[in-house]
Amino acid sequence: MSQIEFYDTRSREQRPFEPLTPGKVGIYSCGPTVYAEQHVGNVRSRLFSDLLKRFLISEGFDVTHVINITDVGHLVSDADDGEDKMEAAAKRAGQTAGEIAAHYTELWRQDAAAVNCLPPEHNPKATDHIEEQIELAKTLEAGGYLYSISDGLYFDTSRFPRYAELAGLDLEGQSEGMRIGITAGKRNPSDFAVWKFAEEGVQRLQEWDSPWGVGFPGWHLECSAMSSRYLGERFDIHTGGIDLATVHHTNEVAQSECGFGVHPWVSYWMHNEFLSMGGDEKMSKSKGNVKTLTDLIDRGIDPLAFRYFFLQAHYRQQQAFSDEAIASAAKGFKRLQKIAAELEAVEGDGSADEQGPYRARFREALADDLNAPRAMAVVWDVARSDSLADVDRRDLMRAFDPVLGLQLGCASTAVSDEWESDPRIDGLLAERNNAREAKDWATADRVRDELAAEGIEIVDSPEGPRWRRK
RNA sequence: GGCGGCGUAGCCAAGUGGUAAGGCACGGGCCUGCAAAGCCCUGAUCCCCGGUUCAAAUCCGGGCGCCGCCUCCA
Repeated sequence: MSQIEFYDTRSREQRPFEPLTPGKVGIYSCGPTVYAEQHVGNVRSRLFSDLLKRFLISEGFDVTHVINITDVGHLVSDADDGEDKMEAAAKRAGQTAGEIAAHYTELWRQDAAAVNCLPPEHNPKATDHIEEQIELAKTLEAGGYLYSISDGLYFDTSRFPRYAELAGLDLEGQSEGMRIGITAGKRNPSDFAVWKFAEEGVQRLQEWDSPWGVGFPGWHLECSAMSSRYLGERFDIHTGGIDLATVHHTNEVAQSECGFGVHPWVSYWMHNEFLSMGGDEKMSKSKGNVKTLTDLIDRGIDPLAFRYFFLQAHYRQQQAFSDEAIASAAKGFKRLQKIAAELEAVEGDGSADEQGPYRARFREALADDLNAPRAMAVVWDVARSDSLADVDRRDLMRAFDPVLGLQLGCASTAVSDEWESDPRIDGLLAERNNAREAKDWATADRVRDELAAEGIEIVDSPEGPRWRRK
């Protein structure tokens, strides 16, 4: 049995996975900033952390998964100088930041549920952990890592020698280049706000008292504070989108390692690559491109088909998203589901010897840095095998599904809901059938064409004709 | 300017030294009154050039193209 290996961004290599505590794994995943609806790219990140969790559970680990909800402090733009995303969204909608956060948090949870993600053990909100964040800032201040300028309390990144380590940054090269617009008073371009002061005379929707006056926490602080609260001052795996590595995660490391006095703070950094929209096809509603999971659902695509789509590519590879790609995934998923559902009807006991090689190949693919596409190839081998007994195929599908999360073999999602009935259409169908029996092909085909024009597909079968909407 | 990644059949994609997984589409076949649905079969020498090697999609060098990050971003 080969060992589990994961690619770690910090060490830039794939390494055997060894948890800090045998049998247990702590995972912290950077969650959504709840100021807007999440798009399919966000869903990919969510699916990635879920696949990781499901695989580790299948390996027998006791997994604690934490996903944070960012509901304050995430600025719109400009290093540490822009508007708070939550404040901006609230203003636009004429609601409180809390209402905005609650609304989009709920949508995010619905998306996750729709693609069958296991709920996290903890789902903390930044605004519920202001105390912990202030405590951490106090510790950092006592350690001499912070300095205060007009608009906030900043972390002096020159005090942390390993600052550039996680993302392999070349700080000098960066500052010589494109980087412009340094906040006045910052000692180093890479310094970041730990606590922001409320502007004089400006009433924010979200602000709190602190030893440094009224204000709000910097974006990065919440992840350091909340991860330690739920997973301890060191933990096993931290996940997020690849874009977060350079700034957000780099700053988290600085705060945590300096504040907690640990190294390495996180054993494995795992980052998922982006979904690409292909060439000049920017993702935007005005162009009619699909953008959110809801858009997909509105087009009649099963949200689980998006999960299937996700599983077709490796998480560290950019994946091209297009109408054609998601449509082909939906078709493949439907076929697979149908095969699995039919296998559920098989009775009897399988053979461990027969199943062994397939289970091993499946597991090894995932143990190799979560190579889902390779695992899916094994699934299809089983689905289309004519050398395996049906009982064994059934058992294998049942064994694979808890890791894949595709709800294979779940009849209700597969075929049982497929056929519809409606008095008018059923009547037309009967009319066509009568014409067929009379060999009046012209009439029969006319009825079929009429229904097709309504988007209705007739499927003839030994039990008689049935229909469904395309 | 710096950092990172990618370029494999029409599309989505595995594969990092021994001679190209899987899915979708197309085409062909079975079925059908004809179709549809379903089932079966079928396709690539891996962006270009040069090098290393008995052997390279896989290693090295040089190009070309594309993408991400460095400012919020999954």
